[in-house]
Amino acid sequence: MKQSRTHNCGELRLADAGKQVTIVGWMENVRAVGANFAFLVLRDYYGTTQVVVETEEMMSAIKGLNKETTISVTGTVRERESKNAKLPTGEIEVVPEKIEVLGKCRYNQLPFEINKSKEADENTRLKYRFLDLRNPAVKQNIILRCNVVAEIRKLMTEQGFLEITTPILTASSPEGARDYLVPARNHPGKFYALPQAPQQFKQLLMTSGFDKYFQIAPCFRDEDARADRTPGEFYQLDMEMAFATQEDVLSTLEEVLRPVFCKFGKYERVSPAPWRHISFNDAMERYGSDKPDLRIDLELQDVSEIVQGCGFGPFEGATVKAVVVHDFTQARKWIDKLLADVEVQTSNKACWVKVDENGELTGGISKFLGECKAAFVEKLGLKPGSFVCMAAGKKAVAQKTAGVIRTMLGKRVPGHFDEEQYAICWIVDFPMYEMGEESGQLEFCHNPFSMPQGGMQALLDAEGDIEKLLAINANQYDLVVNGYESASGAVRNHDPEIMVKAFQMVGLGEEDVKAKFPAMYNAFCYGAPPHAGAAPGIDRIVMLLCGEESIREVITFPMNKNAQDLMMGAPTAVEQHQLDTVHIALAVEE
RNA sequence: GGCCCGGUGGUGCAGUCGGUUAGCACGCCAGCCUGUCACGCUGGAGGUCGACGGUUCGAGUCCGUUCCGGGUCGCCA
Repeated sequence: MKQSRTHNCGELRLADAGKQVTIVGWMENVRAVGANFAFLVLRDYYGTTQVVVETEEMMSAIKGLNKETTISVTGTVRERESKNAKLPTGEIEVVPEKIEVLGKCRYNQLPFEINKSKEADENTRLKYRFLDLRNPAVKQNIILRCNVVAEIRKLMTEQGFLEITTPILTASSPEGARDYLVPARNHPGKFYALPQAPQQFKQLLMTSGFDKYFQIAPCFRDEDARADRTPGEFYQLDMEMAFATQEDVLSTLEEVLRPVFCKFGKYERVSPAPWRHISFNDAMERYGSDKPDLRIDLELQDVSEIVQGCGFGPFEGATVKAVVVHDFTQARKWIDKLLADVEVQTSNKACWVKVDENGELTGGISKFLGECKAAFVEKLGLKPGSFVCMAAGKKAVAQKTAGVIRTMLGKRVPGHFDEEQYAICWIVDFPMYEMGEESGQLEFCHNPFSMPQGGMQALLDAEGDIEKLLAINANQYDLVVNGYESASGAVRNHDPEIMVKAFQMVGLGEEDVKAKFPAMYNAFCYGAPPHAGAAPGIDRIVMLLCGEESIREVITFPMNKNAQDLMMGAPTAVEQHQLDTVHIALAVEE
């Protein structure tokens, strides 16, 4: 069979002049110059090539064809009379002898212009994702994602990791996010669940003696979306190592992820490894977040004690966190906007005060700070032109609110945000337990799989003492890149007795452990290796590499915020007989 | 579920204090142009301003309700 093409649209150069070629692709544009003369831009995956139409016969061949029609052009490569240095193929053009239509575009008006699709309404883009992806700028993110995944596979494999796939249809997990359920046809009333993560499977693999496991794993969680969180499904580099310590995992990931950031990142600068460790408590204290953006040079300061008794109601008995910016020149309107935005994002109010040219506190809540002014100024190192923004409340609330203030001030006041880099750190020593907001009871802070620091002895020492229990840290760690949680992991609790004891602290017991994690509990009773692992988020890392602010830009066929696939129409109603087959009766109100 | 922002020809946006024919760019159609490359020039078509209700002599603009989208809080072991 004859070749459908001899070259692609990105490869012809001056050296090819004189060659007889066939190229195929989409008609990106036609620029007519005069009645029987036109330039046709042909685009395929590899690039664009100019076809010059200069005969009546060829003009009639393209007459009436809409843009985005696919065609085949056979002709001769010729040196251009006027070259375009901006294009890789800008020195040549193809003079056609034959133009064949392969797939007509039936519409002369597209939902959006291909090369400007990123500016179009997102609904429209998602509905016509196949057109959106024709835009090289959109396609590029997906290509980058493929290359990143290939590189990760290569680096993991080189370090001796085996890629092992784990079940997609599995059992519902009692903890964590909402599950996606799949009715079991042969077991009326019972359901499979899609895995929220291969967590238990990978730990079982460790007990099976696979020393180093990884997987580019799809994970399914039925939770609401965010800009950096796609609804429904996402991908993780799930990995686990037997007989390993926390440091083993961290250094392994540094050897995989740092090269990836260096090779594929939008920014040249990548934090050198080993990456800085910041304890959870330090992160909350200094940055007001367990995922601080270290590109911002501001830090939180504590003024709780200084402002006690100053007469400003919200400060009484509260933790008060301050963020200071010197040489502040923004107007009152700007400050109001800042406070409003903080409130929108945190549901908490912020307050402020400025230092005028005479060194006096002015504006905001300055009138309340009369008596404690000296200590306030000294503690914060204030000088004329300083601006202080504060958040008050329970410790965690004040910290989190001030953390948002820090980020906003850092990004909005010039000179505090060194954007073009990957600032990477490990957040370590997460607390094992926390007090539940609603329940008022002790709860697991992150997940119950982590080994408490100090093991069994730490639990025994703290038993019955809430303060001591809250002070126990887990061998748990997060990777944070530019303010995004990019991986989460832990040294696992592989000891059934310690597991039961850890559960007892939150009012559960052996039966609960067995009920919730039967396979794991059982497996750990047959000689389990100590093991540790982590799970970097592929989508989020690619998003960072691309410099995108929406995770949907790095997913080939993303759902919208409401977990709908506008292109496929999912989710859809199904036929009654399908429901009958899986023993489902609907209880939906019309 | 709460809160914030938005919805104006196919696309992106402007629209002042409520005022007369809703404006601009791109795209589309027609014509002109033999070296364009974000081609250019001339002309044209294309809008019940998300929906419904209200205030008013008069509503894209003000008010209420609602729908849709994005962001965010809750949620995300």
